[in-house]
Amino acid sequence: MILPLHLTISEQLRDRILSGGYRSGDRLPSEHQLMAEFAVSRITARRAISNLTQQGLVTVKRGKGVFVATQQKVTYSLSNPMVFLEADLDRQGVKVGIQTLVFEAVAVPSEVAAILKCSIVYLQKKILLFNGIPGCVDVTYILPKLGAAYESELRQHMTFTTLERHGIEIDKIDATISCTQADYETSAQLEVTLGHPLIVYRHTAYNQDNCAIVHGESISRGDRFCYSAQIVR
Amino acid sequence: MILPLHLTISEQLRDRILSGGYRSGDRLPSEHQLMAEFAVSRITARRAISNLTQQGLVTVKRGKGVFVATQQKVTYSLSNPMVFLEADLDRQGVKVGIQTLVFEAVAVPSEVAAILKCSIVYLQKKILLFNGIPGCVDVTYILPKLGAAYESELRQHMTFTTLERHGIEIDKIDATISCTQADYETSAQLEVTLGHPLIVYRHTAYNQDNCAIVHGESISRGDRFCYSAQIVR
DNA sequence: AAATTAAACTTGTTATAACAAGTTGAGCGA
DNA sequence: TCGCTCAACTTGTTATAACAAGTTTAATTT
Repeated sequence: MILPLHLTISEQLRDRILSGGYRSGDRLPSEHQLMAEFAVSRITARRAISNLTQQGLVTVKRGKGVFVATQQKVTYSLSNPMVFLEADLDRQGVKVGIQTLVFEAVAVPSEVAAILKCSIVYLQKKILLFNGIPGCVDVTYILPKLGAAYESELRQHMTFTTLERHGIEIDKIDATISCTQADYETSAQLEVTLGHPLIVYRHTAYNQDNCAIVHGESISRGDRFCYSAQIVR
Repeated sequence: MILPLHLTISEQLRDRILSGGYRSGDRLPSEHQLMAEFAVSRITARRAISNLTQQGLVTVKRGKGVFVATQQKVTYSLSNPMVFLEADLDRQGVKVGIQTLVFEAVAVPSEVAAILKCSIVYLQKKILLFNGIPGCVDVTYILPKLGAAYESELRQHMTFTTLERHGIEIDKIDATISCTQADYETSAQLEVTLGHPLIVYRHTAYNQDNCAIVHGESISRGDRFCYSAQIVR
């Protein structure tokens, strides 16, 4: 089985990373050094680096070099109050900041109409900062009564933290978790490369009357976050 | 804000795809046609295509062309019997096939030792085929007593289907869901490109005595599968 | 000594070129 | 008609080349 040059090189570099030859945060050889070491053209050396980037093993910084990526994920726990809270992340040593991009009443989009039985809803788009670094883009639709009542608080805190604080109890959440790849807009917001893996948490929250009150989608950096759940019979 | 050529081209093609100009399964212009249409070199045209590939919008087939990817994901439901079963997928029109690569007793690996209180465990590696197409790589560690007793059945059916059929009830599952990118080996097994997004379901199952009996990791194609759960207070 | 400048790095973009290899269909021959 | 071959497509790999644009360091100037 013969492999293309770029793959044999990237596999070799991969071995060095996984075996500990290059450690987390270390700089890899520069393109020129790789060209010399493996006697290949720059295009091939760059392709090898690109292969590693795509596997999430390294990150590239223009003008500086190629560095071994550090893994270690922050966990969103779904079981606690059914959604993650600031306090939950604080325990993992993470301070959450919220940067609200949009908060406005809008006509309910067609995808959401079947879920939230309303013609007008509040739409909030926000970026979550974790220790100051953007890690999640969140789009939430919320019933107009709630959105209007708690706007100032919703702008600065997590949706469910705010609702719980005002005695609005969530009884059930329908959730799906999937993954996707960053498009240009999202890649700019999360400061990642195009195609960066993202983990998507799409949820609908219901109150005690089984009435949907919140529907949203949280898109987080896949290299930094994961979801945990405890499922009991 | 000026963008590199390859990005302006890929964004333009992206618009055509999302707006329905090119529909699911359609062939995009060939590299030569893109070179002519946008008056760029082949390397730039290829980079534009690569941008779309990384966003999961198109798939490339050598010798044939570039085609708009079809989305539509199969859902693993976590709430039913806490793990997905063949019957569950059958309802979605998917026939599951199992191709066992490894089934053997091994010394318990260090990562698993803290979970399964055993020195020897059965290790099963399998590829799950969905309507004949590989979609998931699964690595499962199972208590030796269970592995030995049900080997022939475990080789051909889902782990939990087999256990349930023999009256072994799962009381609790600790699960985490994360995403990652295909390395070379996985990309070959799942027939995807290097770096393809993957969704990882890592779980530990406990019986009525709160004793861990199964620990495993399912790595599925992120473009084809998602997980759903219903979380109730 | 401090500030500025320039040189020497780094990665990013883009062009031209050639050959390899998978796919398809037209045309030829049996 | 059937089957084969070959030409004309397609994408994949690799080299050479040039310039752009961040980053760092050393030299120069103030």
